[in-house]
Amino acid sequence: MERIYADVIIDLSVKNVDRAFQYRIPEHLRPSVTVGTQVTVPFGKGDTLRKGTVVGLSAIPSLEPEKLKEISSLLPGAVSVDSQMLALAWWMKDRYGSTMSQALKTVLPVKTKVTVRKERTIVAQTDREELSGLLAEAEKKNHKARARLLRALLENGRLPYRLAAQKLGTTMAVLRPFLEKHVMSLQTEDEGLWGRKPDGTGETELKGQSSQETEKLFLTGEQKQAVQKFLSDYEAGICKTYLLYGITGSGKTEVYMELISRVLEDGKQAIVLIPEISLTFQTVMRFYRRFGNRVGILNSRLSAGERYEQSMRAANGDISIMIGPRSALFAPFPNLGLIIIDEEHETAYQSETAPRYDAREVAGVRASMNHASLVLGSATPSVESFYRAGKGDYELLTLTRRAKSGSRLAGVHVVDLREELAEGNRSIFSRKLQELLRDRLDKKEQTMLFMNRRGYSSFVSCRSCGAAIKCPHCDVSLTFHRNGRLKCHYCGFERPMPDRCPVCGSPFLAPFGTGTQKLEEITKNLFPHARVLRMDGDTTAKKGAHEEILQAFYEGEADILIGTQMIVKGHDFPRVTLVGVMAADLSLYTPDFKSAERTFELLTQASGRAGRGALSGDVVIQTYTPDHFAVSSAAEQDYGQFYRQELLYRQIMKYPPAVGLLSIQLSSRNERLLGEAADTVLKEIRKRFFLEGPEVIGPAEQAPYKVNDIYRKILYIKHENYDILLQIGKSVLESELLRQKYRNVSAQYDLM
DNA sequence: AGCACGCCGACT
DNA sequence: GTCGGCGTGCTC
Repeated sequence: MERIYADVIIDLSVKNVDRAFQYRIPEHLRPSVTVGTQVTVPFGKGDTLRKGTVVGLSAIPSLEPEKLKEISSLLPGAVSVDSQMLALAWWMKDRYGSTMSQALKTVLPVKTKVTVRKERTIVAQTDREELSGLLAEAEKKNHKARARLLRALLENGRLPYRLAAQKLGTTMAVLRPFLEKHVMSLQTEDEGLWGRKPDGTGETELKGQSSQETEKLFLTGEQKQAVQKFLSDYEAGICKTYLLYGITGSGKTEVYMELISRVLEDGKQAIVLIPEISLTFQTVMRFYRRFGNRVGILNSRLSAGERYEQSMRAANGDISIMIGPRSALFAPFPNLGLIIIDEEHETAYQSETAPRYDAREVAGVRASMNHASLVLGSATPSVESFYRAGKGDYELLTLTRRAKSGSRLAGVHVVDLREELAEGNRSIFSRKLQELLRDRLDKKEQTMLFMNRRGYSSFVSCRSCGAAIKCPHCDVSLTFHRNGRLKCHYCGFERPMPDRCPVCGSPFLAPFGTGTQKLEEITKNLFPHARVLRMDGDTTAKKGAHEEILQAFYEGEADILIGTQMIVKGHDFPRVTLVGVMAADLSLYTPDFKSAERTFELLTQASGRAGRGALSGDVVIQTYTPDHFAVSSAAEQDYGQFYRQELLYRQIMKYPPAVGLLSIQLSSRNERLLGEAADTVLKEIRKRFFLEGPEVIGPAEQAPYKVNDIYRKILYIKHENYDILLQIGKSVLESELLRQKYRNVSAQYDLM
């Protein structure tokens, strides 16, 4: 029997249409419609044409054939997802409680309207003098193509990509490796080898003297061992998950590349996930140097069209390695052999939008579907991953020594701020930090100061009644900024500083606490001759500002860089020899069970920033709780010690990974309805899952309770059995009450 | 998401 | 009497 009916998921993210609709396949489309095909179909009363995805084919109609409409066309330029990707989407829908349409959107390469491509332009990064120097050199060495390109650049300052190819009498395919080789002096504007404008830092990094030699040809003993372990499994046809635990500088990337090259030999492909913030030019360049144009890059700067193009290159075999953030996981490789997740502990691997998936988990599923291996790498593995390695779910590979001989770990100084105060120092700079900072200024070396908070002061409060000035839309205090305005860091609301307390009318309002802006001011006062740069969410709001600041700092245009999280992640500054963590405790007492883990990661990472180059470094950690194990084990750079204590804590407190934790978040504009719904959900769970005996906590107001005028409540459910928790989560989303009476209350769940 | 059907209030 | 408010229900 001919399968002339298709089950189609309509491209609408609404609960009520989150199911397949059956359509007849017109004769002329029958050869081309398969499972995974994207089509347009008439839908609803007005037969509006909508996009949809075919998720099944059958020979028999599910209802009277007259009622079935016909597929109207194939989506122009659409790709067919193979059935594995489709299965992955079903799995995601099920696991994360999203609609199928949402799941398909994350899995499918989205074809957007054909955008007019921006002209690719090669721009000379160096000045004319250097450029003519390079030209002379090229001519002397008789590098004809290079000389012509340089001459053209010298004439125009910039050169359209296509024109460059023309001038050189070559094609893009030929030009690409050329540019890679000489990219040290060239930059492409808007769109380059890796997408758009490369990261400023990376660019200069490549100008550095030693960049070419740092490429290691030989592996250290440890690296070899790790590779060997993988290979012996691989050759035996065993595919599993590996946790590559390697300290900073131990050369995880070399290991990744070895594994990739083995998989590539078999005609398979590899995906490398990197957190967006550390997706820098130099990382990408290392892969380019090793694998040439078999590498494809995805990043947030790519337009939808460019992203689509990258996906197509993966699908049709132009590339065999895809590097990118979370979303690169869905590169449509036909024969995937390996997935690597670098910095696996990063929270960036959790999606914030539905389906709120965890890339590590989805990677595991995709890998097993493809009989591929998965490698998770980190210097500070997440507690869950290390726990799994301990249980034997993952194979642990360890790198304990730095690959580059000569580079040393930084000296770590923990300063007890209580003692500082007791001894009369009321400054936010401890004496140790001041002393070392002065020393670095004298030596013309650089310093990074890390402050876990934006703004000038954290909030403004009334000295008479003590009330803090809050955001009218969110349940948080407004943050005082140097321009005299108050800003909400949740919704962006802004207002001028009021003259009087809105609660009691007192004119005595005072900023309280310290943020990055205030730190900048204090630093400038304390070290008037130092050149200070600041980088946080405020200074980098506009596009490209991020790179500019890092670039400026890299080039030595400042002595001190002040910033939030973003300065300690993924960037190497060889001339930074001092890192100051102003208040290590700020991340320690956030009310969630991962605060110690985050603090440890942050401190370890910050410590890793000092002394990356030839110079030795120091780290000063200022804290009110020097004895907290997250602080002390970070200071001692002892992951094992941290892990043991943290796991003990989680076991005692019954937190993941010791037990499963389900959180159900309910939100609504209507506070009363939200309260009722939350109580009802609680009762329902108690009743329906009485026998399983889950531990239910809440409902409680989520902090902050109100964001963008939407109130939020949360319930926590603990149980040893993961599947039961998943059942509970799903039963809540599917419950009649939430669909009917509480239809204005939305719900989502998260299972750890 | 859209669109229709439907049952109440103030208008050409 | 009718026009239109948006609550409710359905879409192969």
